[in-house]
Amino acid sequence: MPADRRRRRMPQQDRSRAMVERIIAAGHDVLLERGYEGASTNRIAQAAGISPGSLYQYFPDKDSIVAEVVDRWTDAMHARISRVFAQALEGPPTPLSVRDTLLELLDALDENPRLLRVLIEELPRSPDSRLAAFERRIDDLLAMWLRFHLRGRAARPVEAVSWILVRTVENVAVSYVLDRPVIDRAVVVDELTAMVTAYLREMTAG
Amino acid sequence: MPADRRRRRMPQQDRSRAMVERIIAAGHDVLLERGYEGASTNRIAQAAGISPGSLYQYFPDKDSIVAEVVDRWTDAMHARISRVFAQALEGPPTPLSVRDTLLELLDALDENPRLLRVLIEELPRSPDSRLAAFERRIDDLLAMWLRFHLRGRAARPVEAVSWILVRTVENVAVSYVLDRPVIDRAVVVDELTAMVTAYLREMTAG
Amino acid sequence: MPADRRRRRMPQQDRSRAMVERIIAAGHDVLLERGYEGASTNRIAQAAGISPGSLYQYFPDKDSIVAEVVDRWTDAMHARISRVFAQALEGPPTPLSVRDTLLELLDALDENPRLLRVLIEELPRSPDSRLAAFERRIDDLLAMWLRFHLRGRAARPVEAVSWILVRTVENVAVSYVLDRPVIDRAVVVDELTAMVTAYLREMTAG
Amino acid sequence: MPADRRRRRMPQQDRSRAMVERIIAAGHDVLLERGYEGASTNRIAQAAGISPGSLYQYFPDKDSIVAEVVDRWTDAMHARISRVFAQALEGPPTPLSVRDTLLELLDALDENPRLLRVLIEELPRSPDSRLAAFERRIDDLLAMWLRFHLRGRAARPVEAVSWILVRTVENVAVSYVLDRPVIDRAVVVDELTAMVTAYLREMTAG
DNA sequence: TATGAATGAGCTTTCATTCAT
DNA sequence: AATGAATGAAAGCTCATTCAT
Repeated sequence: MPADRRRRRMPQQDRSRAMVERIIAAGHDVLLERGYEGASTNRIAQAAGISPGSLYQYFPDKDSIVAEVVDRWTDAMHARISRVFAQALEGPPTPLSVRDTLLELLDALDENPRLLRVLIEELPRSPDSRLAAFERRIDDLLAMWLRFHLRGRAARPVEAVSWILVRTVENVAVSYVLDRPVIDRAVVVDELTAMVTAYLREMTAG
Repeated sequence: MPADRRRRRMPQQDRSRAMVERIIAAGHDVLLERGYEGASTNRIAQAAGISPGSLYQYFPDKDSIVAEVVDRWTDAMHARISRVFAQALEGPPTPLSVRDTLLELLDALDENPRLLRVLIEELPRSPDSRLAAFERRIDDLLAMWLRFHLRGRAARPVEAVSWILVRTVENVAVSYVLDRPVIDRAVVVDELTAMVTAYLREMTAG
Repeated sequence: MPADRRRRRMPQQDRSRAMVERIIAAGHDVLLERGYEGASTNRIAQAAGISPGSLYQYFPDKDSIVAEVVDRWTDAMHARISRVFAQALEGPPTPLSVRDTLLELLDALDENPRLLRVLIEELPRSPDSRLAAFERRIDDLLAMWLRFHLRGRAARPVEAVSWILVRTVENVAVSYVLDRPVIDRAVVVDELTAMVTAYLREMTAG
Repeated sequence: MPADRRRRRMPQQDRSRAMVERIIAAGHDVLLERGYEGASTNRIAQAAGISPGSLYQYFPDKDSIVAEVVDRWTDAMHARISRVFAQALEGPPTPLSVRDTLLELLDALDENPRLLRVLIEELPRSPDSRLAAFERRIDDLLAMWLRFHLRGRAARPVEAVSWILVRTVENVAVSYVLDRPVIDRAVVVDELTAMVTAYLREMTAG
């Protein structure tokens, strides 16, 4: 009877939630170990310790699992990035604060390059993908930051500026992690900082 | 006799060449219509009006066909871009010339957005892919341009600057074409121009 | 409830076992009717009344099915042969007991000449094939028999003798069944008996 | 014109003959290097330096090429074996002459074990195959030998005896070359000699 | 709810053979 | 006689998804 109670302890929703998490974790692992091509539903189910049929109780199809894995990653990334933005919000935008932000981003991306590679190189993207949604969230974050610091003095459309800056920094950082060019990490950060700073200066000056 | 000559005109290499072209064209079409996932060798063969077996007389495997389609696209892109660079080489780097270059790039990418989407979003990339090779070709082009214009005055590592600028502009332009943000095209070009110009100015000043 | 129990009786292992048997039987049939070349996995699946995909749930590849068919045959053969050896062990080796053994072997091989033909003529053999393993099992059987009857008096290496005798008798018997020479069956048995007997006599005498 | 004459020197039949030989040689090489599975007509044509289409001018299908390769091998084997028989015909059948014959056979088979393996293990045999025809030729040879030496005294059916002896010795010798058992070569020859000799003695005595 | 056996269309690739030139 | 491009059926095998239990 205590066994029964314990089993019933976790209500339906929680059980379901836990199951979803387990599947996502399994998807993450399989994606990491075998890439997108090798990530078959059967393999994910096996990694999750459930039957392939059960998978479809929680996810409508394979891609929705992958999407959820991407979401977890973007959530973690967003948390890190917004923390940096929060810090940056405290002082004025200086080359140093820009540099810190970039460094943090690079560190974040470099934490799991293998997953990053799968996410960026192997996953079929699409405008309504989770990755695109993530970019938009960062757009908002940066727009907020810009509005906060350039309040009134912004001679330029903040949305467009954010949009451009996000895609700029994102691709430079991702490419650096994945393509490993023969350029020193510090140099990349320096140059990117220089470019962004020059642009921001121009914005307030203009 | 002229008929004979004309018929014999395409004896071997030309016939073979024509076949290769037909297959690439078919690959291009199928890629466009059914995406990478749907681009099966049988489908490409059918689109080319040949048998699946014939395909393998001209290409060793499926990916080599796709790679060739990509190569065609990158070659065309490279031709356009290098033409702009050649023009830009004639005068000093001004906001106007930067702007023209960006405009041309955007136009080039915008010419076949559906193919661009397949190439960027669906194709499995990798550091040794044709797309990556293309980026490196543009790196070289830009590095040359920078060396030409900043000769002596460059306070910064030209290779790193090229690498960053290429990835910056590429992603901004591609994202603009594929994600169609609610930002005016002119604004994107303006801002990108501003950023790049500010950075270049900084380079010579620093 | 008995119905339920009966239905549940074959829960997993038994169902699986039955499926394996069905596939092996289908493999056997297809092998018989279409030969090794015509025994495609799709054909075997169809003969088993299942889908090609199901086949691979029970067998890793085509050859493993064929191997299993061979194993069934060799197991049956081994059972018959070892039964004869057991009988022969009871008395001393006489021309009559040798003759009985040979007759039994010939009968066994002659039971399914079509399958024998496929196994011997069409299957790609190799030193590590099931057929080779079977021969080695008979080697052991005969060596045991020889050691039992010639204990002490064997002037010859028992292993080598077994090895030679097995290959001798095997090929003569198989060739007789498959090539159907215009020689009377009794004559073949007589001569083979004579040869083996003479050799055995020589052994103890030598 | 001398050129013309030279070209015409080799009449049609000879040219054709030479072509056939070239194809057979190519078939032999490909069989050796890639096995029966890998011996595609295209590969044989390429090895012969001709087009696949030309192959079919000289051979009706793939198997006829293979059959011809087998024939060449059996012809060479037959030549060697009949030479030994001719020598043996000079004196009476002694253990020594039997032994010599067996040794020669083993040597002959051991000369090209890789080809032997392909011929024996990979080729689909059949009662009307060239290998079977070869065996019959050896049957005749041995029958002749037996008739010569046992003339009058043969208490046994010579055809049956030949048939059995040929299949016995063939399989023992082939198995020894291909399976490489851990038995000394001399021991195998000794035992086989003993068996055959005992049998032959029995024949004349009986 | 969970299972996992079953599905079957579809994949890439090969190859004996043909036939227009 | 010779070519070699072209064929197209067929192979072994995978995998997202379903469904009877």
